[in-house]
Amino acid sequence: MQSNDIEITLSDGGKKIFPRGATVREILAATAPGKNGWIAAKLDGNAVDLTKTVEGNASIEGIAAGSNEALVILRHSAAHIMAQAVKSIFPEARVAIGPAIENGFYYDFDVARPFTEDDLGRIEAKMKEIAAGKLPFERSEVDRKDAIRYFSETGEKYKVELLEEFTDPTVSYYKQGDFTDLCRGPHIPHTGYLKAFKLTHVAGAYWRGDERNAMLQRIYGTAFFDVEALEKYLDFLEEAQKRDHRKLGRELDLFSFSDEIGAGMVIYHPKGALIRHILESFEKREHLRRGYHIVVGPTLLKTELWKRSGHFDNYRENMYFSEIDGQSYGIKPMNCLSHMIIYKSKIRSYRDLPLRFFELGTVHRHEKSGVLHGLMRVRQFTQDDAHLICTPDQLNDEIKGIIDFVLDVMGIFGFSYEMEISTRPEKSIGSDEDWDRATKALIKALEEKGIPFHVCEGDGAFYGPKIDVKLLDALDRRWQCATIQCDFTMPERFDLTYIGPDGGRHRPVMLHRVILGSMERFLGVLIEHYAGAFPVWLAPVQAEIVTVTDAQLEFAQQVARELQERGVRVEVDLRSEKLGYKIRDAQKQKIPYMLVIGDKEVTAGAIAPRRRDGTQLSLMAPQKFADLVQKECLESSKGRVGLGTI
RNA sequence: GCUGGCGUAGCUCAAUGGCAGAGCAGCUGAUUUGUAAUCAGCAGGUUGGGGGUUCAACUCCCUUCGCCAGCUCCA
Repeated sequence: MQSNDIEITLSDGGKKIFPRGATVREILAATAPGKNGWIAAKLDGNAVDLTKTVEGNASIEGIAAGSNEALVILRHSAAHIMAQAVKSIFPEARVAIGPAIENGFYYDFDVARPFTEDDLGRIEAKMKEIAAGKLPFERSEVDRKDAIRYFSETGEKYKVELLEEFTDPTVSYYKQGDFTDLCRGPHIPHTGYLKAFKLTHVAGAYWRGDERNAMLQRIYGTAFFDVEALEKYLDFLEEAQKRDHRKLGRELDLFSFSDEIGAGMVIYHPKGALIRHILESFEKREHLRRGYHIVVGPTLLKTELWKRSGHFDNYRENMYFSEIDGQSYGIKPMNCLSHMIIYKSKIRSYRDLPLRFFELGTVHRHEKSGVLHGLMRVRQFTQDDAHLICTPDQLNDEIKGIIDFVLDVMGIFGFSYEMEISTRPEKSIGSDEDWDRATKALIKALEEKGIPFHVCEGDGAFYGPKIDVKLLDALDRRWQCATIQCDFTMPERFDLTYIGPDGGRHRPVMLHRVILGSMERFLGVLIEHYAGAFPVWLAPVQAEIVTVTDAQLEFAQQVARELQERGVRVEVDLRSEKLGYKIRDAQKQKIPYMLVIGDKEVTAGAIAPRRRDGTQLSLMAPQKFADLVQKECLESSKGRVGLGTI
């Protein structure tokens, strides 16, 4: 029986009858009068164009301009419009793919000459022209074979390559003006919806992300529904640039790099080294109070050992080797080997387990030159690394214990984070059963903790699956810091055993984990997170003493000595500059407190503290100020670090 | 590693084949100042390194080191 009516379920749950073949636009218009802001809709959950005709009973939910889903569609359409502009200016350009991404969109092109900044301006101008033309996005469905023929004739070899891998008999085109693209859609109704956009930069990108393939030219851009949102985003980018840890690292004199020393090697200046020292001693205490043992292993280990662990076969290209007395040695890229050798240094009982070996281990990895990035990607870095060796029964509790540790520490720094599970990669060692057990153990722990996560297939370490914790930095970039890796294979390879209650030898399980990750990367993330204004417990200089005139310098130095005695990290500005000048300087250095001393203070034997946010505290004795700093250190470090405990 | 861009004083940047410069920072002097820049003077360079073209190179070419954006890869 074929009725001419269809029943549409609306987003509010109500049902309404429409003639068969009604368009989504008609349905939405009839149900939500006055709302012209629809740009697409979800038909039974799938995003479709407003021009889609509905042929049967269905549920429909409009996608309104301004929603996140609409933004993705707008940006995807912007990519098409950009491709149209590029094709009109550079007819010989071949188009590859052009999706919406997190903060915008891109499109990849195969062109003889790479795009320049000037080209971006021309393309942008052309896009504005196309937008002004309010060209409709027209969808049509074609036979896949016909599509292959069409794109072959037009020379679009990348589209042909994509089409040849598709299995659907039909595919869809989207056409606006004279530009036709292979696309699933949906799109904005017409190009006029593109009102606020900007092409941001151009860079090379491999076809299909594979470095063996041709290098294409990728143009990145972003788009919003209104100019205000675009400007807000551009301001955000500018603000984020001010927080760049490389810039702040230089301005605050924390660290530097030197071409004379080599790429990817950090030099810590006194203030940067002090922050790192504070972090490291904080970590040592946190580990000791959780039952970890601090251990120290060597930097060079015989290549023979790296062969046994599988690093030589699976990680060699990232390692440095050297020869000593005819013996080949490898510089450690990870700390696990010596920890296992320590485990094996004597017979272990089940009563000894779990054993938790912690090391601030400095490792070297030969990262490709192009990936180096400030403190975030370096070639020598120090991990807050630990290896937990336990019985299979203890595994779940140990993983949960590590997760608690991670959450505790992230809470102190105030980071938000995301968790991921990474599974077996192609290049890996161990049996499928062990991988399965290990992966399940990690998932179970996260589930029991009620922590959401998503799975990254094939992203695990070569010896085991892992939970990765990604911190979000000022640019909304995700940085992998903490990681927890479950490993059944290394204990096997190194024949780690313990004596069970039955008197027999048993195989323990090993967990590799870091909390901050690398001290280098974590410091970089911290700098951007705090925009260089470290909380008092981390600030390398907690207070700068500034005098009104040189006449108070003697008293200033006396105060400095007294505060130093009490563990306050204090400096005196000895320059005979005006007070405002010295305040400005301390402010730019983001020092938490400026202690102003004039004749009034000398007479009172006191100081006038001013916070870096500009608030003025009342006159107080140096001792009282030390108490205040102590209190603030403890508060901001959740009771872990006070004065004098570094 | 790949594609593109870049490398000038401690920092930020000028100088398009013809005398290497400015501001800030530094130093010296004057000033002795009350909450984000006092004034003056001085000094600061093998223009990342090496090679080449040229009468002449910061400038053009080659090479190497390093940096930046992205791709690929990772803490």
